[in-house]
Amino acid sequence: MEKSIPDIVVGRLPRYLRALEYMLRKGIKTTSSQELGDSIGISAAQIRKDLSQFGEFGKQGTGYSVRFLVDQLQSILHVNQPWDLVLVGVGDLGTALATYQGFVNRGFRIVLAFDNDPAKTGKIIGDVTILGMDDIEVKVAESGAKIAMLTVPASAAQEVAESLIKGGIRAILNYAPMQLSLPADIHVEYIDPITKLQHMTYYLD
Amino acid sequence: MEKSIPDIVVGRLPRYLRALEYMLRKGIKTTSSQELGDSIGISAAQIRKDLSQFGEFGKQGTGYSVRFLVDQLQSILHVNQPWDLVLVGVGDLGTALATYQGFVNRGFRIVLAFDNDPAKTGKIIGDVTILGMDDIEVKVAESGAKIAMLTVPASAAQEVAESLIKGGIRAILNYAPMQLSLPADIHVEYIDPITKLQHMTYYLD
DNA sequence: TCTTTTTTGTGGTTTATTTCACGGAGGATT
DNA sequence: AATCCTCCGTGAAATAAACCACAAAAAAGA
Repeated sequence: MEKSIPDIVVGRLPRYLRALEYMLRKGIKTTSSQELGDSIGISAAQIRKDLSQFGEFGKQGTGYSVRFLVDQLQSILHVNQPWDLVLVGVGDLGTALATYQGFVNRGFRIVLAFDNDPAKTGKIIGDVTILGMDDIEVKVAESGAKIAMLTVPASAAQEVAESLIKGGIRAILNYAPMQLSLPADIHVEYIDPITKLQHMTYYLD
Repeated sequence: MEKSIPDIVVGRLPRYLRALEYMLRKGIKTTSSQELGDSIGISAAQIRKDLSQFGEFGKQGTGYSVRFLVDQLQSILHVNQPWDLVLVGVGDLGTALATYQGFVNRGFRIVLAFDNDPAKTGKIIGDVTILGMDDIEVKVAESGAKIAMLTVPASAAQEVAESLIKGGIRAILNYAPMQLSLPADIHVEYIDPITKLQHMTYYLD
């Protein structure tokens, strides 16, 4: 029986990957846990311990091959394949996300966009046509997408999330400022700038 | 000597506050650690322990007065006063943030917006006129703002952040997909959807 | 009034996470 | 080829976080 990896460790891997991809673009061939740690503010021991959960990727005396470690982390995180995204809610924020090039550059492609405003349906945003919310479950199921981004008002988020799950969505990136109550096997991450700002104001006078 | 509160505890307070403000709008007068915890997926014991770091806010047998606890948490987080924000980078995302009503409703007001694109300067976005990046330090210092939101390309983020700090900014909400290297007394929070998506794809096939 | 129920705040315990520190492998230097 | 230096992987130790369980307070009910 393999031991499961702590979620907090998994959460650091994308940060390692981001820093390593930056090094790759810079042409840096090799790095050490010390150097990588310095660049992202994490201790070298922590990085070595985290990576050792998945295998032995480094070489004593030399460090890590940047390209090799990028490949390994992409594989571990399952981002060595493209992922389809569903976007629900095409307000200002949804529009910004739909046109953001950062997703497609990193292997995430929006394949469906929904909004319940009839004035918006039919319009094209980014690469997709905005659809109405009718039969959203069926449309999502047909697309085969497993990940959704939710940029609807808080009042609608729970209901929409439940529809998405019926359509086969298994992970939700929730921009609505509210906690979703969903089955344990659905993975939810939250992005709420107010929460982050309030965290910081604690430390300000 | 007073013991300092763990940052992880501080980070949960805005979540408690958000749930409690929701209860307040619903007209709920009283709640318990159990009920609050159920609504946001945190154990009752954890909530009681966290709150006890700051005082005794509840009553045995009854629970917590929602209004009182909201007031207390707002005071602890210093959000019982309005905060001025500086926005740097008025692309799609910056525009979405500038027009988002959620900030002002929660006591955060954008008072300055900057962009280095001459085509944008002079235009009005939300309640403010977009300024060029010249003399950004001076303009920020004159505004007195202590918090900035950074929605510039990753390649510009470090340099801009340093300018902001020279202008008196002490907390930065960074939307650029890169780690900032700044003095320890500057508080930085990160919002990067790619990182969150990659965290979730680990758990997907 | 007396008993039962609810629910807090907290000391103590358990579990999780981070850090330490060292053996040893590999490369560089002389 | 001998020595020095770097830096990984990891068991052990230290620290941090979460959870448990209970006395006591308050309200509700009998």
